[in-house]
Amino acid sequence: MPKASAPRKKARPPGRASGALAGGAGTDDPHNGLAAPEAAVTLAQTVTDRLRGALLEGGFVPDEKLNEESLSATLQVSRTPVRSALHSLAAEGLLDYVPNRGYSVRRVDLAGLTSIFDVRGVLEGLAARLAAERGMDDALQASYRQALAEGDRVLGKGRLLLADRAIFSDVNARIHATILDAADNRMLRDMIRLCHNIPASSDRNVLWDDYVWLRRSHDDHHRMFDAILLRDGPRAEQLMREHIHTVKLKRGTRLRTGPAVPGVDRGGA
Amino acid sequence: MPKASAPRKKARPPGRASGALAGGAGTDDPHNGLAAPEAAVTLAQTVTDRLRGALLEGGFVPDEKLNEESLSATLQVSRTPVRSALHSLAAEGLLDYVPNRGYSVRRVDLAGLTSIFDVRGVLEGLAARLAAERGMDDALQASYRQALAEGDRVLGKGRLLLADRAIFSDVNARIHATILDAADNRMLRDMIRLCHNIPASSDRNVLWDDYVWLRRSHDDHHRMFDAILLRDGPRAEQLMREHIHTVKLKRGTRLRTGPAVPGVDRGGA
DNA sequence: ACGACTGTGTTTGTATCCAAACTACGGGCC
DNA sequence: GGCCCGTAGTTTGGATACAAACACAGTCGT
Repeated sequence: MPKASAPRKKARPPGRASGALAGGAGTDDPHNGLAAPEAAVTLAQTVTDRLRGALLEGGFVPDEKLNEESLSATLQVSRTPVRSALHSLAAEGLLDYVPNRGYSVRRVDLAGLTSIFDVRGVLEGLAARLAAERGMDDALQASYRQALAEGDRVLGKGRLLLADRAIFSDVNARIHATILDAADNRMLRDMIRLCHNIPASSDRNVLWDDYVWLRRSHDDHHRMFDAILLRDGPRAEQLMREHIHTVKLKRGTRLRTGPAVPGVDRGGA
Repeated sequence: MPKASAPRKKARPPGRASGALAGGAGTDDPHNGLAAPEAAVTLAQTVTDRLRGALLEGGFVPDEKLNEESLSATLQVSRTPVRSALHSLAAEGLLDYVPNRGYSVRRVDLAGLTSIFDVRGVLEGLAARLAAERGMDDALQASYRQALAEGDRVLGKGRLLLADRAIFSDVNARIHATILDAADNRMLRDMIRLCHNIPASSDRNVLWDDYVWLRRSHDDHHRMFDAILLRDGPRAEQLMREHIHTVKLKRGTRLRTGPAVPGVDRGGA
């Protein structure tokens, strides 16, 4: 039943889509809450965000092939924005693409995950070094200090309460984002963002079960702050590398214990 | 004049397109010549490659806005593959995109270029370290050795002949590609590829004018080989970092002396 | 029985059409 | 004279139509 034509900004039909995509995007704002709340202006962007969310939540099986038509039916849009979204997600590395055969969910095995952490290590290490070399202005310092204090407060209770997970997760993300801001390097920012978009990987799924390790991790944050203020680039870099390295190791040991409470945690290392 | 419909694989009309896009893609094969010669199976890929080539050759002015319709007219295709190509190139970082305003050529100033070299430094450093940790199999060792020998031969003449530039360029590219292969890390490979796709940046435009520096650079290649064979990861990483660092510095000093003979040289650091 | 071929159905790629957003420009108003 | 607003033209975003590539099954041949 071909409808005559279609308006561009149709109000989203109330009938929620089925299956994996139901859980909406929510805020995907990278870090500071300053950005305008206007989400995506384009349907293609909206679809991209929703699909990415679904992929990151594990709503698709690895190696599953994504059918453009069924996706467009599910999302109530035409194939055009779906196609654009698939294209974007393939560029981000979440999907694989074979020319006349379409897109499929990229499988990430343990080796691949380790590879990603290796890359993340050097990239975030560079961010820390650049931050130290460039220095942080007052606003960034204040942001960092506040995050540190909040982390101290939450961890000071002797154990991490379940209700505090979201807070600590945010603290974590804010610290790393602040360092990245201080580094002031666009390509670095883009690449780290790519690393964070790998499903089972990083900056989501904090490892909550090891309180001692969390303390150590937050202590790393303190030391990095010191190093940056003292303009000690190499030390900042080394601290960050080691910081990420331990995440890599711990993640290797517990391959698949199940991500705790998906959709709540955010900001992992 | 709306033509009734259009076939998918139209033979490219002999009338060559105008302006910047005329100079065709040629081989854009990243490294080893082993990949099948079949170029792009899809029109969108073809357009992407041609546009990328044009951008890398400097066929467009920075900040220039790209009009989809005129591009499709120039390339004799519809807007659809052009849009796909622009999308891809924006994802690669060569273009900027603003939602309802289209694509424009990303400007890369000196600061941006320096940023890219910083990223390249840590990424290729990681590649060298991983190569050392994993070791190289016989085939990779042979490839590396051959490239080293060829570089020695070309540089042994006491100066770099103009006719040897292409050879040395290829030697350079092969060495870096071999290390990257040995590192065996997909995300790392993708990211380094992104770095290499920045116009004025890297792996093209070797700095030919300083013979002494070229010798030193090739000597770095030798030492990296040693370090990798000896499984000395940190040394390999440090050598590569310094290796790239000097490129960054030299490129900073000669902001814009004009790239020597565009289209000939390839493989820069 | 096994393999190559062919015909059919499905899925992707490209072209085209229409609607919305942006841009530019000119007239009215303060 | 300058600013605001409405209107026409241009450009982008999305939907649809159609053609080619793929996938599969059934048939025929050796």
